Amino acid sequence: MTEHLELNMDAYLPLRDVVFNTLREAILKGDLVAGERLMELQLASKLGVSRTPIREAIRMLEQEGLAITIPRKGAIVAGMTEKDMQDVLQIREALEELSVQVACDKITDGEIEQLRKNMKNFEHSLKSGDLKRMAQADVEFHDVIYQATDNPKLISMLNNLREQMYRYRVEYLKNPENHQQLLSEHEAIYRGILAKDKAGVTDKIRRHISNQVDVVKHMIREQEK
Amino acid sequence: MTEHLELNMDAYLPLRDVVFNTLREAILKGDLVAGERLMELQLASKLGVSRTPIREAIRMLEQEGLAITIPRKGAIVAGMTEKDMQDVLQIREALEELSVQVACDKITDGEIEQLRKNMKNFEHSLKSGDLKRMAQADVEFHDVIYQATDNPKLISMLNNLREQMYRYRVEYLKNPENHQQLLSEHEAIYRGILAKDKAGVTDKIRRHISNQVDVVKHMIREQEK
DNA sequence: TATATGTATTTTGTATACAATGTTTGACTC
DNA sequence: GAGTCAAACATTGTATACAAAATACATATA
Repeated sequence: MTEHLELNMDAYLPLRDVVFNTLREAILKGDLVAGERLMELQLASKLGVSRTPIREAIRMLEQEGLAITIPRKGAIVAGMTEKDMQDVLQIREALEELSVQVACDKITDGEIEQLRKNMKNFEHSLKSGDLKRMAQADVEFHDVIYQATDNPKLISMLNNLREQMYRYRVEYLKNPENHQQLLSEHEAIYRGILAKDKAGVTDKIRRHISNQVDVVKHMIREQEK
Repeated sequence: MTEHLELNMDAYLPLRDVVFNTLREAILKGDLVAGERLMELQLASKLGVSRTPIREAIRMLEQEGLAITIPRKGAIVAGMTEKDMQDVLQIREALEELSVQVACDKITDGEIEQLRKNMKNFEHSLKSGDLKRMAQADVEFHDVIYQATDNPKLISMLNNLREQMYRYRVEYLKNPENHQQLLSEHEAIYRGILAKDKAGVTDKIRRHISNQVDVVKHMIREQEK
């Protein structure tokens, strides 16, 4: 029998996915601002591909709510009003509550240990001053909880909802005044899950999200000036 | 000034949307079964269009979780295992609870009246024996609640989650034994919203969904034989 | 000046062509 | 007969061509 060398030749990604990821990130980070037109030919030449993968990527963005296309007029980057953000956070609150409740039931010892590690890592990242690292560490903390739900659909929905406000999260982290609060919220959530205290942890996560509502509201108002 | 005649020339829909809707319905109704390949050329000739709109529609289906594509191999209809269905219903329960709670706060008198009408209409539809009409009336009842949330994102998510189990809903309605229970559940939900009794109506909707979990589980087991 | 109107340009919608990869089949070897 | 290989075929990936609609712009007209 021939030896099977797994060289992982998975370097290949269809161009549509490359384009999709590129545009997605650009939108979430705010490099492409709301209302901006997504013109196929222009994007195609900028990214060095033909219109076909661009069009397919736009269809995907559309489905995720990141772009809006008007037939025969073209696509634009979807905007997020304060109302939109409130709506998203309302949904997120419900699903985050669900996820911690399920996590209380299903989380494994290994995952609890991982949660503790990621909480510590987030704490360290705050001292580093590296915004990207903070955001990443924050994501990783919450991800452990998501993963513990063992519900892939829920995980992807939560990730999606969270990414929708990436730019505001980063802004939030810029202000060191917020760090202590974030940390203690994470700790409270961790302790709640450790104790499998569903009611308590539900309350903690609700506050964690509701704080974000306030922050995001404030930022949107600033931005709209 | 010239009179403005709104002739509503909106008859036009891009082919990609026509294809998307067609395939989507076919999948949700079970006409296209899980695992079935979605071959571009074949679909194109069957629907009388070129590959381009087919490909774009597949990208959209993919994003909704209704199709899975493996690069350079093609797309297949996504399957739903019992686990998948449980996962979806877990999410749906959380969001349905959210929606009735918000509805208790925000619902208008007009919407309450509409809810009553749609409840009655559902009752009548049960006597008609017309499955499609029943399913439609059921949808319309719940839609009033969704609309009352005034959260478009939530509405579209709930509609999407609901549609994912369309085929099972229809099966469920086929059995007249279930009719009385459905009706009394609807009535309980209606009364709860009328009384703005959040806790009560949350409990009702939870049971309404959890009944579906049982039914769907049972059906999937039947089907897998 | 303000408003039509006609034409050129841009942009999207759809179809098709070509390239690259995957799959099948059948001859060939052992 | 099982396994290998290569050629033929099928299918997806990407680019391009052509059609149709929207837009921009210049001109004419009141």
